Formats: sequence, structure tokens, C-alpha cells
Amino acid sequence: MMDDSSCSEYLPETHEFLSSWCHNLQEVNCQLPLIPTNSCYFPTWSQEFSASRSHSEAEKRRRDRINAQLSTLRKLIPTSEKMDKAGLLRSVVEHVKDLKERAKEMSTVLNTPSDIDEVIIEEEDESSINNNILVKVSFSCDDRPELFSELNRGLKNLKLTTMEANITSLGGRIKCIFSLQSINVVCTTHSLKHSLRVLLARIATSPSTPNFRIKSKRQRFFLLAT
Amino acid sequence: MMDDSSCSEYLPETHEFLSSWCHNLQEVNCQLPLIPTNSCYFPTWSQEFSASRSHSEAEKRRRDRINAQLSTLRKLIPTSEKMDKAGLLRSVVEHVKDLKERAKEMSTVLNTPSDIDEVIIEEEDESSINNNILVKVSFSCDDRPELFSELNRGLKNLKLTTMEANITSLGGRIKCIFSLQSINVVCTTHSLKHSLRVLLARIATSPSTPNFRIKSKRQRFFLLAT
DNA sequence: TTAAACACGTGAGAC
DNA sequence: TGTCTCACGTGTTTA
Repeated sequence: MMDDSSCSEYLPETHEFLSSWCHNLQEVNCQLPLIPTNSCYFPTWSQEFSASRSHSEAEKRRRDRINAQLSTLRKLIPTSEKMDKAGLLRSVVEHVKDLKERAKEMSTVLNTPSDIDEVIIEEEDESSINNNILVKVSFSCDDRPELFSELNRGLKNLKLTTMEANITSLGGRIKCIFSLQSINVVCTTHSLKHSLRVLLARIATSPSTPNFRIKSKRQRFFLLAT
Repeated sequence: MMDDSSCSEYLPETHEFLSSWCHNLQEVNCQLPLIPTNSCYFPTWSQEFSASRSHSEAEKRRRDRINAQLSTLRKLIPTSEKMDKAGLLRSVVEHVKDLKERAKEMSTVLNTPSDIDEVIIEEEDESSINNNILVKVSFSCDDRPELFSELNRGLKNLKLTTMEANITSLGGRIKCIFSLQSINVVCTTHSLKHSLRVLLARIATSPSTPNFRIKSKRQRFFLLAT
């Protein structure tokens, strides 16, 4: 009944006209903001109308943001051209599950980094024999330049020496498999494992340096082994 | 002002009461369906009201379907717990791009099946020398039990013998690399390639046996290259 | 005619 | 306070 463009030309007469449409407006749930019949409230109603307009505009922006992502997804998922929103999202769910499963299978088969951070610590059998603590650590997280210096520093602090390391980096993720030996004779296996877990969890979740934004994040491929 | 449960108990008095709220209802855009002041229209309005109710119920079902998929996606995407819908979808887009990229990287590097069906046919250099047609075929599609018998039958029909085959199956996908020799002397290289492409496209898109429902029902589209 | 799908403007609640 | 997000009921369009 009233579009946005006519808002700036709003006049008391218009208000009267609009008011005449409803009575007992407190109870009727109109799509117009409530219009007091006493016209001295006009400025208030005007403000309300403007608020309502900005509200609907903000809501439109929100809808547009969501729909923009949906149409991006549509381009990413083949054969989703003519699907409705729910169907599209169902395909997306399937697709993501699928890709994750395959990525996981691949990492299992090829020992490449998994896409979830993980820390696995195993005690080697020789530990009890040699009176040394020997642990094997498998560690996955996002790759970033400072990772190794942080790892080295942390391991040094824990008085651990690296006997063997196998590092695989793929698609912005990194997987490290270490064989570590403790040179701290007073440390128990239990506390050592705990400290290691804390250290690695910290390193895994520590944010990257601000200027290291992986541009393609996935276009890097290098494979290191020792 | 009136919830669903009171609908079945709708009475003319109620209608009068509701009618009293508005006048000139043709022009006021109420959230109630239009209520003619003449009560002889009551059945019509009742129908309209019931239609409106089923409409809003259907709309609610639609919203629920969409939101169910969104919350499934939320579980699949880490760190998306407290994101709004647009943010969640942005993460999903990123995630899908990421996973696709990684899968592609992997298949490129490791010669494992890609997630899109593809047929690549190359003519071997010796073809011209030996007066034989030798082609190398790289073929990816969804894996299923009948695939090989279909392939064998198809290749036999085209009078092709398999000189060499390298087959990799991973995550419900399969990649076959064949070296094929034509024993049909009257066939041209061009027509042979075309027949092969048709055969492989048919096999790739042919539906699996009903009892072999692979869990990962991937969308497929076709990429042909020579 | 019915049913499904969408965009819209609004009220409620969070912060 | 204002700003943002969400669910809701509605009008419209298409099949």
C-alpha cells in the first residue's frame, strides 16, 4: 500500500488517510507500524516507520547474504541447478561427507595429514628395557612457517631429543611422526605424555602469523621425509 | 491472537469478534485473511482461514527442512558452532572448495580416482609405425561390481585387446588406465576413439545394481578430453 | 484447484 | 539504546 519511495513525501494528510484504515490499532496486527490516531504523535510514528524500513532493509541484506552463499554452493555442486534450497543443502551435506570420507581414506592409506587436528602418543616397548622413555608421536595440524621452530623449542624445553622424524605436508595441513627420547631422568612417562599433549595442543591451535595467509591454502604440495 | 488449537472451535461469535477489529478490510493488509463483514460469507472465510493455516504449516515444514540440513552442516564443519546462517554457509563453501582441491591434488599426484567422471584417450606414438591402433585410456567413475564385465564386453565388441591395465579403487571410486590395441583393421582412429568415449560414458553413468547402494552417492558430471 | 517454493516485512530475543 | 539474527505468516508465482 505504500512503497519506500513515498516515504520521504509523507504528509499529515497521508497519515490521516492511513489512520482511517484501522481502529483499535493496538489489537490489529497490521504490517504497518502502529499509527496513533492522535496526530501529535506523528513524529514518533515517522521514526517508527523509518526504523521499520531500515529493519526490513537490513533483513533483506541478510537474506541476500545467505542466498549469495547458496548460489555459490550451487555452482560448486554439480547437478544442483534446479534443486530447491533444501535439496541443494542435502546435496551439499552428502558432498561434504563424501569428500571428508575420501580425504580420510586417503590419509589413512597414504599417511598424509588428516583434516582434523590430532595428537597420538604411544610409548615404545623399549622404554621399560633401557630405562629410557621412548615415545612415538603422531601430530596433525594446520601448516605454517613458525611451526618447526615452535616444535623444536617446545621439545627442547621438555628435554626430548628427536630420534626420527617423518613429516608430510599436503594442502596446508601437516603431519609429523616423531620418535622421541627423554633425557630427563626424573620425569615419569605419565607426566611426560601429559606435557607433550599440552605442548602439541598449544602449537596446533596457536594462530598463524598475520602476514601468513595461505592464498590458495591448498595449492601447496611438498612431501618431506627423513 | 488465535492459535491453531482454537481453529476447530471456531464459532460465528468469534467471527463477529474478529470482524469488529477491522473495517474496510479490503485495503488493510492484515495478517488475518480478509474477513467479509457479511457473515453469510463465513464458510468461505473459514476455508480461507484453513487454507492460510495449511499454507503457514507448509511453510514451517519447508523452513524446518532447510534448517535441519543447516544443522547437519554445522556438525560437519568444525568451529561453526556459533556462526550465523550466512557465516556457516561461507564456511561450507570454503570447506567444499578446500576438500575438492585437496582431492584433486591427491588424485593428480598419486594417480588415484578423481571425484569427477573422466575419460582421457591418447593415441600412442607407435600407432602410425606398426599400422596398429594403440590407445591409452584413463577412465574414472563410481566403482560397482558389474563394472569389469561391462568393460570387458564393451572392449570385446569394439575388437580391442587389453595390452596393459592399471586399476586403482579408492573410496568407492575407480580409476582404470588401459593400453588397448585394435584388431579391427578397417576402423579409423577417429571412429575408434569416438566409440570408446561413448562406451565409457555409458558405463560411467550406468546405474548400479539396486542392491549395491554405495554409501557415498556422489553427484557426477562428465569431463571428456582427448 | 492444489501444492510447492520463494521473497518479503514483522516481532521477539540476544548482546 | 540500536543492531543483528531468527522464526513466522503472508502474497505471489509456477507447475
